[in-house]
Amino acid sequence: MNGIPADERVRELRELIEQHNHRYYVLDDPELSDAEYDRLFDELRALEEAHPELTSADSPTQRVGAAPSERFRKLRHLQTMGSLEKATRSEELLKWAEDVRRRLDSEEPVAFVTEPKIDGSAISLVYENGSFVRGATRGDGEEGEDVSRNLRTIRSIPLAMRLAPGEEPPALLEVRGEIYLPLAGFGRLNEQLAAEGRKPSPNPRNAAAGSLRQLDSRITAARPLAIWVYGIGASEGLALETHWQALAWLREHGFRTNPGAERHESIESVIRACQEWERRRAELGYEIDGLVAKVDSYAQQAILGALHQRPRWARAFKWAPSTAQTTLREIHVRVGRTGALNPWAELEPVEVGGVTISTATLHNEEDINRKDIREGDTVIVQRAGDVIPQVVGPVLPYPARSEPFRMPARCPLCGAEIVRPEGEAMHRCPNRACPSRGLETLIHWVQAAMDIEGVGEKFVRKLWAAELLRSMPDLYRLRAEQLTELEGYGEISARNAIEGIEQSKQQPFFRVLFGLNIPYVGFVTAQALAYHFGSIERLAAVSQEEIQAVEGIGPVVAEAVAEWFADDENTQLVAELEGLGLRLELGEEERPIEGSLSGRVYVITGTLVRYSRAQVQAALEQLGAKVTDAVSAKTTAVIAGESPGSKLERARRLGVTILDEQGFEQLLLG
DNA sequence: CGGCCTCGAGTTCC
DNA sequence: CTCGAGGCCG
Repeated sequence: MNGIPADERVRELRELIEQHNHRYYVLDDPELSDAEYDRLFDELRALEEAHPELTSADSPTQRVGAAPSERFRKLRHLQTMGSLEKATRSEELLKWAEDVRRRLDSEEPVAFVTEPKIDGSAISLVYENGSFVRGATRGDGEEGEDVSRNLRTIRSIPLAMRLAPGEEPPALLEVRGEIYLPLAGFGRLNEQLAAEGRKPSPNPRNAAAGSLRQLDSRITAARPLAIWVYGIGASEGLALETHWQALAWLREHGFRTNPGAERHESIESVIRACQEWERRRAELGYEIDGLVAKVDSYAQQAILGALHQRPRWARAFKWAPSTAQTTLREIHVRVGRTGALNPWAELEPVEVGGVTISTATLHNEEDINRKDIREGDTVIVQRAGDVIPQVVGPVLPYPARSEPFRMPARCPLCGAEIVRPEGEAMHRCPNRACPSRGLETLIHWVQAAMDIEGVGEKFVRKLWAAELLRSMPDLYRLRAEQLTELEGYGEISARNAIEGIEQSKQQPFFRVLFGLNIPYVGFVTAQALAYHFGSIERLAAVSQEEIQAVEGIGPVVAEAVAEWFADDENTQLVAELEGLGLRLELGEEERPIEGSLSGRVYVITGTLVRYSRAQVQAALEQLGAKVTDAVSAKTTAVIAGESPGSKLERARRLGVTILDEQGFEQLLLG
């Protein structure tokens, strides 16, 4: 090939490929396209095949794995891999810091470094003169299993250290790190296992550990394992003074260190970090179960020493687990206001992330069976996005199991035959007169749409059961005496409810429209329709084409609206509401406001100190601005208060302006 | 047609 | 909050 000697070209290719691996797997900033990379890789493999004498253990071609070996050798660590003392409360960290201070017995400052505590599999890598020679699992801390062949397949582990021109590598270096499986890779792995009819893996940590201990390293190579390197064990020819320096050194020499590492001047700052990271953990794309805090200075670490293999200079701060196991008692089905059937799990109550969970949604039949969840299973429950509980899947191995879940063929409330429209994930009860729909529509009306004070879901359910309530007009014909006859209703609460209902007649037109439960017409679309047509009379009279002319409304929504008004039952409902005095015309105050912030779009996240969320929204809308939920490239700015959510992170990534409370106030002043 | 961006809908707990 | 799907733009 172009006259270059094979050995030289092989060296060149290996360097190029490892350069790319580093940029792709360590820096996450690739330069080469996949096709270019593949070309280089194929060329190298061809050359090595043609010249077997050039093959070497640190060639990137060795990363694809090799045929099964008998078993793993035991390997003694050069320096013991200790375990960490745990802490779960901030007081324990304060006590630890006091202990550190007392033992050091000096006035010199103590700095700390915190790093995310990765939920994976701990390993030790040995480099001699800059080359990876072997690596082992943690084992009992003294001796682990030699999984070198498998480690070579992990692209973010450098086979050779990156050295500056003329730099001498340390003669010996033991690097400590955590092998883990990113959540995306975990999901793919389980899909693949399920497709092959094999048992899914219960969590990413087990999957990572299992993948690492495959006797056939080709299997390991096919799993998207990655590494975060967090420290140095034994070394020769290396002079570092602090852990923070060590992390920088590792990063410069091609190792993948976690970008979440932080240096702190005080224990209070460490405690703040522990709280902050608990909120950020959901955004990471891999599992962490806490933070590791270390005394930064090696000199101080040496004075502190260890107790029973546990260094006195480090602590593992662990959060309350955000997943837990419990028994799934029964799968129930609820019918929503649109007729959609929603399966939900009745669980043996269990504490997850500080709250007790007893129910969780199961979405739809497909989802349940993809996860292979069945009644009676022990399941893993997780609070996703910090709030809503999810059933992740069954715990293995299975006991004797019940049958896979089937959606009922008939509606549990009205007995109508259940349908599943083509291409949709949801099953539906097609009966428009199904009691569930009437009930759920009423709940939607009093809660979401009209926001009636003193009247909520419980009220509606009770009156429904007493047969005092079947439709929205019924609500406006209720008398206080009817309520006080019911158990649990005093004069005052009855009067409050009646008054709230009466007052809700003044709610603006678009809220009434929203409350009618027209398919695809939610809060925003109801406003658009109200502004555009001005009255229900006009809206009911216009053609589908005219509805479709409204911005943001396409053929699907327009058809649904036109169809709704073509139904006599619905127009009768509208007429009744009108007769009862509800507002079915656009009021002056409903018109969109033109102001200094017209055309601008804001997103609010976290809590401001001096204003509620509603106040912020109202103030912005007064000036003509729009307030939405999701951050996108079109967002003018994000207003971030304390403990902001994932929206802030997204705003940073998209380069959207971020305003704090002061910035928001300035905005109002113009 | 693909890729955003929005909206609708369902949901949990205290 | 998240998922799914409609609407719109390039």
